[in-house]
Amino acid sequence: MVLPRAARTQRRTRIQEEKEEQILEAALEVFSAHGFRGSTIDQIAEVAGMSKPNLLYYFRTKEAMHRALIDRVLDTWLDPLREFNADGNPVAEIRSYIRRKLEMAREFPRESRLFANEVLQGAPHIEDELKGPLKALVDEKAEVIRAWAKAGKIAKCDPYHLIFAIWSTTQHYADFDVQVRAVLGQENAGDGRFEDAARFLERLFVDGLQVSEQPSSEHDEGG
Amino acid sequence: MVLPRAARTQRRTRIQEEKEEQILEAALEVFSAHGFRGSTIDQIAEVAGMSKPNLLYYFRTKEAMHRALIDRVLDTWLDPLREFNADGNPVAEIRSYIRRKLEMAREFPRESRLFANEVLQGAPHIEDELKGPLKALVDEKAEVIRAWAKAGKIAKCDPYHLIFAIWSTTQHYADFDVQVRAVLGQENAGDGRFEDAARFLERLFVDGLQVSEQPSSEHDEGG
DNA sequence: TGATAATTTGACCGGTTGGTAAACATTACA
DNA sequence: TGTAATGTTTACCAACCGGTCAAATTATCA
Repeated sequence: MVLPRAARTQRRTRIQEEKEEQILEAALEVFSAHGFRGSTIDQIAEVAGMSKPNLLYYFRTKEAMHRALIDRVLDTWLDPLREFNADGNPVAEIRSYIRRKLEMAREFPRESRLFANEVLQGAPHIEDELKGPLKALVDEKAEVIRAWAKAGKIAKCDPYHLIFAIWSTTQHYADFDVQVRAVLGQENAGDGRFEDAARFLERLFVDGLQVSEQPSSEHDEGG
Repeated sequence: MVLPRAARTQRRTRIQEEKEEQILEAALEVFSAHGFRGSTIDQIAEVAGMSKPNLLYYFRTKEAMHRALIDRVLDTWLDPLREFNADGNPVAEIRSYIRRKLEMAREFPRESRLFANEVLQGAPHIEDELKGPLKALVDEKAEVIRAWAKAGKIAKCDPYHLIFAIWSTTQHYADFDVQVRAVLGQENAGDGRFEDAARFLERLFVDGLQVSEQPSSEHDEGG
């Protein structure tokens, strides 16, 4: 008897785990490159090395595949922000957050593009995740940053927009990779641009956030 | 006799201009929301308020529509960078570049998303534009920034990554709008987030770029 | 006004897409 | 080893998609 995947509540077969793994890997490859609507089940099936009905045996619809992929990847994707430590040195924490985010952009560009595609097109499938777990985590970390600023450990700034700025600048190197390469003209080169970016961004954010020691900057704010 | 659009080399009818205008407006709406592959001619036709064959009378293929739209929008999109003035005050120029880019993100989010969708998916239709006019313009302005740094007018920094950082932080508010709204929890609010972003970004970039007057920052670079 | 060119539309076509049905093959396990 | 559950495939379908065609409608201008 054919027992479709949704009915399985007990432990999963070895084959199930392997195949679902294969499928999600292929789905990541395809969805991240073409977006949800631009991807076809056949493409994913080909990348996964199996037939289309076989895919649909494990995930009953295209949407189910996408949903499973999002759920699986979201946690990993938010890890760098979770590591943000309220008890650490503020500048060091921000610096290493930037470094981790940049590292993820280099090592997991597909994951970055998966979310970028989704959000860019109005987040039709992950609205709940954005308003729920994501917002909650950002709220928590924004409070940490605000406390640091209040204690005079870093310059006063809007913590949400600081997080947005770190997200956008780092993910840019994954999401807009072809543009970066086209402009830098180093399409065949290695990962040098990531090191340059790390140097630039760490300096940009840190110099921008450290409490200024020159008194002139105090009354300079209105400009 | 049916004279398809490509054969018209002479002046265009009033109707032609109006309809092509309508179509490109609708195409911008649809392409920016779903990407090229995710958009259908029928969708565009419906938004434009005309029948599908009528659209195809003015643009013979879906690709032709997309191409025309890109060509039309790219110039406008690069205007802020073109205004970047080598003879102006460096910090003021960067500051107003940020302001202009942020203004465009607010007023023309669809144009931003059109390019974002395209680049995100590997820029299959605008590769030439990236490597040609875009790279040329960025090279030119990067040279200006490099000269400013060399003359000691701003801090030394990689001009390309500076431009990337300004692009990414400002366009983030157009491309990732739903995420920004979800995190800020002000989905029904006005444009306040753009003003907050402007304040934050101007401060971030300017404080990060101004030549430091305190000698301590000189030997601090290795950290 | 009338003829000619420009514009618009409904019907249609071949290929693709998400998904199904059922036969067939393989695994797990008593 | 036998058999029931699990896994895989071939053939197929209805809806959709990009694009064509020919007929009908409207604008242009001598």
